[in-house]
Amino acid sequence: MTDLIRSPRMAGDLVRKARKARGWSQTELASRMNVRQATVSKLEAGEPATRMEVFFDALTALQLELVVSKRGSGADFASFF
Amino acid sequence: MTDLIRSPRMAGDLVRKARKARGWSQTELASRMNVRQATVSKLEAGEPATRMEVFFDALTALQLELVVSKRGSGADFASFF
DNA sequence: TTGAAATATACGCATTATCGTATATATCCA
DNA sequence: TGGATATATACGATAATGCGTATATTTCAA
Repeated sequence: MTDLIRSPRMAGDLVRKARKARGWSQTELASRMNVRQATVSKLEAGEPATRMEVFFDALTALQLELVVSKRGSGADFASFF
Repeated sequence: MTDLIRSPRMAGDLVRKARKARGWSQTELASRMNVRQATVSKLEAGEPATRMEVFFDALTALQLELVVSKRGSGADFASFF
């Protein structure tokens, strides 16, 4: 398992996994992001039209960041969740 | 310089840098993403309300992907552009 | 199994992206 | 410096977000 993201769907899965790893409910994460629980729900569902801002606010709340990598570089980073 | 992303603004900068590294115009990238040149322009400008889908379509066209990292993990990957 | 907590949806509203089509600017090279 | 290429903006139309407020549903533990 790697924490590699290539689509809104994968982004949603990652957010959900990280949120649960912290024992937070969607409501808890939503309040830290200053958005509604419903917004977190859609983000995690991988809604493609989600605003980038929402995604990055989630990463910030979860203390995560993204590193760009060449696709297929084989750089398989193991999950830290 | 690291290719680390924490916001729509940084995402836009990254896309622009990667696009230029390939010698593509916004129009060229846009056609590969099936969006308008104006959409690429806004994405690169860091418009926070840009759809996540647009961002990921750009990464795909640019053959890039994202790796999640703990913020401040000091994992400073050098830019490959 | 039951009941609470968590998550998915819903409705009206305001806002804004993106589209299609165009054009004003800005950038860069011959 | 002139011209071509590239990028930023514009306008009306359409569509979908996220908000506030609520409520179905699903999940899970006592």
